[in-house]
Amino acid sequence: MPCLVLDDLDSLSTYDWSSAVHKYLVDSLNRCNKKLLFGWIADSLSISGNAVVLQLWAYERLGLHDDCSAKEFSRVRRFSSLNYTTKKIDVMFRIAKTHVLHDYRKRPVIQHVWQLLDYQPYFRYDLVRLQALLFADWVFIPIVSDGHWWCYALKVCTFQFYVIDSLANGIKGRCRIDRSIAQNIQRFWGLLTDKLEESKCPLLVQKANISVQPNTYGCGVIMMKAIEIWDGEEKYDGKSMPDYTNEELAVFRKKFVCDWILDEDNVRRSETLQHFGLLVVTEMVDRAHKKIRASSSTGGPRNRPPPSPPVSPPLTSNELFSNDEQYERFSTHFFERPILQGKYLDVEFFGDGTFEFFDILTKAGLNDFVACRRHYYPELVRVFYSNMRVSDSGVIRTEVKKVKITIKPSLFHKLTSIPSVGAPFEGNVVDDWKDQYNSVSARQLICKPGSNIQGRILAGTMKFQTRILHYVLCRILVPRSTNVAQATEEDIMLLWALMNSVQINWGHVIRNRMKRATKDNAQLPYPHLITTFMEHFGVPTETDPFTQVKNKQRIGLEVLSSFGYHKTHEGIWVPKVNVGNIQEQVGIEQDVEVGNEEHEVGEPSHNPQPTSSQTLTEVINQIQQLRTFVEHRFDTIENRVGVLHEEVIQFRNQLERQPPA
DNA sequence: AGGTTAGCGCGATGGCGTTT
DNA sequence: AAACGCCATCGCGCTAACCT
Repeated sequence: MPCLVLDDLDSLSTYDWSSAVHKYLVDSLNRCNKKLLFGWIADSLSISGNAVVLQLWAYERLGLHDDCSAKEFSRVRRFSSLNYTTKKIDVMFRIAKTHVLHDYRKRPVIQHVWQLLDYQPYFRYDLVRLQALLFADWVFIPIVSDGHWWCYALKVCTFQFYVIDSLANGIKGRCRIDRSIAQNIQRFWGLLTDKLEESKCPLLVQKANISVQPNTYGCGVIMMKAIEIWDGEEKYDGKSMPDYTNEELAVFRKKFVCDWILDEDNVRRSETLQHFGLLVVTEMVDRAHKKIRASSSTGGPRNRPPPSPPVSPPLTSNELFSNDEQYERFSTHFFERPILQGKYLDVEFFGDGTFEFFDILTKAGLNDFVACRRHYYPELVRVFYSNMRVSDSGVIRTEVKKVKITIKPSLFHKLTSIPSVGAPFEGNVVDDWKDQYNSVSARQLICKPGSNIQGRILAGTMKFQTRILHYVLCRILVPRSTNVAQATEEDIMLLWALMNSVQINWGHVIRNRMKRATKDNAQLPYPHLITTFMEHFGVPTETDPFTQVKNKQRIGLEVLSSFGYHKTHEGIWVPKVNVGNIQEQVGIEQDVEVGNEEHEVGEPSHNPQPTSSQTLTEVINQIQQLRTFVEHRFDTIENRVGVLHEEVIQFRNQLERQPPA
């Protein structure tokens, strides 16, 4: 696969994959054919490309079956999730007239064009703001390549661009890097000043007039020193930097290391000082230290030069909070508080009408909420919760960046589309349900027949559809960070209510969950909802770091697969048959019940380990026995599937013969 | 009763050596 | 150089024992 295709990830879905797969496979077959014709093949040959497509094509086009409805070719059955028909494959092969892999070097390069927002994550909002760059005298850009450090300097007022390299011409190919950096800086500045069109003329890279480093390893220190003192003026014997000796550079190096260790933002400062016996830790020191950290950032490497003179006062306390009390509460209780990243339901996958649980969610009016996928602003989520109060009547009051936020239940409903009528459930049986609800019948409703419903209900004992519903419940609707594979009493009640169409005030449930999260050390749920709220109230977020929605947040096929289920080619979800168990069942005639949901996967198998006394012959004999056995079992399974299939067809025919009631 | 944690299994991923 | 296969590693989910 030519990598250029991957340059534009957003457009991957529009790429002509069918042609690509087809072309690749045909090329591979042609290569093999050539080898066969010329007699280059000694004993075996291998093809590359999509073997499944080849098999499907061969199966259908080479007449390996007699009739379209009886697709029982054993290998094809293994790929039961594929939806295939003769017609589709024909079309796929016919429309692939042109291919796109022919000469990818001739295709135009599609690259993501960076916008101002894309640069945002590289600037720590509490250290430097994008707009602040415009008012700087100099902007320094350090760079390392092939183990060599140098930097670039931009004089903001005159827009002059310099390269400061202690190795005269630098590493091999530096000119190319110079051009590339200049081009990028020019575009970035164009975006920053909103004059992208005017920034088209190339930015000239001037070489700073500095001496060559006196050794082979001083580049980093000289670069750091340049960032500290360099201003372009050639005031040191006609050069813009002094000539440093090895001894001077060694002193600088020590000074830098000391500054970094002693920096107030160094999270390991106390640890390091203690290690060298230089610190007596007191609670006050710790606390003062924590507060300073709180005002600054949430970890990660710092990308500014070491401070000397002393650091400027922290910025965030003034911007995020309107008074000391808010700041105090935040720094004591919410600083670095973990955020509970929710999941979202893949509606395309589940919304095909074959999932009962999805219909239940739809009926409850929750499918918009469970499908919601949004970014969030970690620091602002913490501030939101830090200042949040929820009144008895369900009004959320908080303040972020001095913007007051009041969310009444009606507005909550309007912004989130979460149903807000029904019982105000808070973890206990609601009075209205008392006559209908009892724990035993609710547990029976949730669990597979015959399973133990006493005590804890584990995920594995739940019915398939209920289990997905529970997964959605404790990861999206009422998310928690641990124990997600066990149903609590609260879960059982909510599942019961959902499955019996009992109306629940989900707005109330979610507000209650948010309220509970304000207690110490609890993870903060629903971060994406906070984004919606802040948007509505116009909280400025342009300069705040935010998260991207990740693939692993999606609830889709992988989740069902992790449950140990797979889809038959009839479209039914069944537990996977555990091949590892077969070994344990030697000598026991036990039927494999494919398609029976109540069939439980057995205990993990214990593979027989050959002892040192066993001879090689014994081991080989055992392997042969095992092979014969596995082959036999596979045959049995194939036969049984065949019989079952016959029965299903007979049953279907019978049903069709009977007139509808 | 419910939260926490260790251990296990499974599947995805990527590195690396071999083959073509 | 591309393709392939093996294998170590990692993350996630499930279970059961332990803890509060």
